[in-house]
Amino acid sequence: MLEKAYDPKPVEEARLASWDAAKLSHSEPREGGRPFTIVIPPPNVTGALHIGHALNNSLQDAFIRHHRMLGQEACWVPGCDHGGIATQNVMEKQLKAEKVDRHALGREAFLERMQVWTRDCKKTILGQLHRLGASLDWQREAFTMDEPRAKAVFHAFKTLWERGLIYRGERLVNWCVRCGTALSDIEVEREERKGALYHIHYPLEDGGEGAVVATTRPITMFGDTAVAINPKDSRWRHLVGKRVRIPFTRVTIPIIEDDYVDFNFGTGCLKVTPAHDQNDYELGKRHGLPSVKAMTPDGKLSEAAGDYKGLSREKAHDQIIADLETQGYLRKKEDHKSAVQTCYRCGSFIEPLLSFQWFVKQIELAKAPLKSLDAGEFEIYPKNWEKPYRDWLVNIKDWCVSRQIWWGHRIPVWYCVTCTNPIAYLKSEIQIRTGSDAGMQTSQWSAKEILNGGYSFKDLISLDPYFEFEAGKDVDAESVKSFPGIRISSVRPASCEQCGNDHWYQDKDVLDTWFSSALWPLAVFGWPEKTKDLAYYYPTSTLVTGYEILYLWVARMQMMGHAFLDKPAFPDAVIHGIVRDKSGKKMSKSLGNVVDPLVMMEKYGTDALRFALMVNAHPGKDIAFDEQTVVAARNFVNKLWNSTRFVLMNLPETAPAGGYTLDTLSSRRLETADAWILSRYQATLAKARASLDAYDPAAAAEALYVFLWDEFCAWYIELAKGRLLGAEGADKDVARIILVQVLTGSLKALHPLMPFVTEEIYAALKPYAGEDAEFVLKGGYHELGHDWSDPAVEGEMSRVMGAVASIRSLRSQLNVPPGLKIKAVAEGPFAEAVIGKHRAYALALAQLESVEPVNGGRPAQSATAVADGVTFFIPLAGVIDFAKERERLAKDLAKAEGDIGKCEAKVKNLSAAASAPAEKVAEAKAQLDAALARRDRLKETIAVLS
RNA sequence: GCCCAGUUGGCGCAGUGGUAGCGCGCUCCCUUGACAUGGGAGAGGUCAUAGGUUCAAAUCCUAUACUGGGCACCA
Repeated sequence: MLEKAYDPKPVEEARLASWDAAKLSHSEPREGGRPFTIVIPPPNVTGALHIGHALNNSLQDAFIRHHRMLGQEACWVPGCDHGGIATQNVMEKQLKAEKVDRHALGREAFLERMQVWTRDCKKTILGQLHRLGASLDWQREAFTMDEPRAKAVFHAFKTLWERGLIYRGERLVNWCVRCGTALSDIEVEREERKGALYHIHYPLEDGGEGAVVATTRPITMFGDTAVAINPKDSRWRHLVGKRVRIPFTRVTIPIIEDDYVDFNFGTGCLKVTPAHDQNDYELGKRHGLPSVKAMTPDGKLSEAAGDYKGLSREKAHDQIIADLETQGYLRKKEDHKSAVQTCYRCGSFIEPLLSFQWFVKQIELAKAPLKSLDAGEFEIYPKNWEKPYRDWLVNIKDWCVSRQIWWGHRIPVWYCVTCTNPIAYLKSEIQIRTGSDAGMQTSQWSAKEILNGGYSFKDLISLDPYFEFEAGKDVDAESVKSFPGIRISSVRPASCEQCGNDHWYQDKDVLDTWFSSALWPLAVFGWPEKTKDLAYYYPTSTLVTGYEILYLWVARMQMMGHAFLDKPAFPDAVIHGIVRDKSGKKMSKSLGNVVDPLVMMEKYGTDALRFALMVNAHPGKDIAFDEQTVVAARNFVNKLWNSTRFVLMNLPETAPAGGYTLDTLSSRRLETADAWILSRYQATLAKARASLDAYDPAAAAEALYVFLWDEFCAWYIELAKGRLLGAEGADKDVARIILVQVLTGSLKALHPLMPFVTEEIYAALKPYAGEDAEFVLKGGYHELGHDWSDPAVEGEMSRVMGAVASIRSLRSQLNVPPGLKIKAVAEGPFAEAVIGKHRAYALALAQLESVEPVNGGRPAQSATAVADGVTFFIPLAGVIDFAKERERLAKDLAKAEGDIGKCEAKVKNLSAAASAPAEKVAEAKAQLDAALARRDRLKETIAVLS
């Protein structure tokens, strides 16, 4: 016999063990039919899983199990992502705590530590997924930086390079000063900040009144190479052609004209800093302005800033403002709000920084995904994400894929140091501003001079990582033909064909972590090898992820999928929301509102957590997570458990041969409740199935919850009790068959959402259900094989239920003790239906001693319950307070009047409309008649009482 | 600035043209032999606002307000 309360822990352990032993979640290519395939969004190896992962993976598991139940070969590939910057940051924090300097440790040792960390972290994450019940194909575990995936990354890089889609060039990129690396445009977050707009005077070179520029960032002034005005702006026309001096320096810069300048903003004078602002960069290019870096990659002011050199951004800002003020350069300061950019990994302010980076050309790659979207070969659920997705692809910019960190796939580019003439790679002239306020000067050094000055190419590389290979033009497959000495190779190339030496130097940068993630759906199946798995499982079926990585990941997978296999990586993407705290705030460690899924699983069981998430996982919507929901789900699990206990208690110790099956039922005599629950059951299964097909687990969860709790437990079980307590016989067996089959079938439908308890219960029920599947997943959903849908019986039953509810309500309001059986009499058009055919139901559920038809008028001193088509009188001589009873009935009457009003309006509307369907009119009239009848009953009753 | 979602009882959410629902919370009653992680009965909402379409609007359309998000930004 089952325990009184469900205890999840031992059940979960045992079930996991048996699933593992049976390799239940393993998939192999098989003949016939397309498989259902999902690749997991690989969690970063940055630590443990959070509640968002629990949601993401519960969803995927639900879909995977659903398709297994449907008999499809289903494959869900597990794995982790090395997580680039995010993971390196975790390690850097650890090192900081140990007071170890990363650079002192060195790249090799650092990477070794990362490997150890990764191994442990993967174990933790996969262990947690396992505990969640995720039916991942454990034999297919992949990692974005393991051997096969490295091959895929190299192959992808090489192929794109050969197609001319990869290049290296000097561009203004988003630079995270803290992480010390470039970021792609979509790795940058924006937030509105209150700040100030400073009006700064740039005097003419002769000291006269010059231009007043408006800027939010005075610290970039040392990188200014012009001041621009709008050609139509008469206020500043007189300055055109003249030169102004940057405050604190002797550097003079020209006044130029450009339509881009908005004369309504600030002073109408724009300081132009090509090295630190995207628009200025464009403007600088148009006017052939030089780019001067006012800041170094570590976020300090550069040589160009004279005495401010070496100050941090914040300190320099304060200092410069103070100095501008005391020296009279600051003309005005006004409040101004502007958007600042922050790093999505560490939150530091992003600097636009001019540097050499690797890029993937995107316009070509975006064409195929756009086409497949338009053709409906790729759909996003919910659909409203398709527009942003399309817009992003249409307006796509080249993807900066180089990162100046250590953790990642090293860029597979090698430079022959000796053979290649470094001069060819260097800009013919390198401009460096040196000196101080006293004597700022610009030096032009030719590359030849640098090398002649004793620096070797190799030295230059090691001197300054941002100084290397300053080629005069972009490097790509085409241009490199004139730069012999560059090789695309995953390993150190053999000696150079040209010079015979093997002085190779590998590019120091690593690839954006999303580069390897983009290849995930291909790489997990062995691409670029033409494997059997790839042929069978690719393209995958569905991708399930959050909207925050729609561009970062989903779009890129589609681009890569098309680029290499000419197909979308998946035809469906399910975009879910994020899990917030119960008041709707984003969870964050600093707010202290994070929910640990393991704690929830520990407290309430895994099924409860999963169900709580699923029942709220409305497509695309964020979830406000409240622990109370998990409690409710736990209670539901317990309800299932106990309903099973009840059913088992009422079954013989050993199941009859073949079990209690529905086969013979259609020819047997069914009670109303039997036919009703079968009809409801069929509808519920259909709803659950359709909902999961449509990626709407919340609808499936809701349907099953309501059916099992409110209809099956609260009504059907109660109504079946009479027969179950009675003598053995056909009637009893009918009840048993229905109890067993409906419960078993509902549990199967529920299995994708709560795998553990359903598996456990299934094991106990299956001999009675006449089944022998080893696991729920092996047996598939309950196929009814007969149409049990019966709207008439559902109507009949709802009338009985309404009648019962009216008596219960009356009892409660008259404070009749719940256990006290009372007598009732009834009248009305449906009295016979309720107290004749369904007398037993009324007696059992309304705790009546007897219910008889009215003989010779209403009983005196009785309370009245008016339901649709039947009125009950409950004689309560001496007990009733007539005043109270009248009050109670008056309330019912008011409600009835209200209903009549609404019904009358509806009937009137419908009758007036030529277009109204006849059945609707009839339905409305019936509703009105019922309401009218109820009102009349109530009025009569009140009259009698008065 | 543009675009997209959302605005329904105390809280969290369903509900896409025909008399407003669920979970939690709240009130009252009940330890009746599946389950107090339970049962029964209640209170509580003119569905953000203003127009419009329709016989009929929470539901469709248009504006407005607020909230959240995406994109793009004038320094």
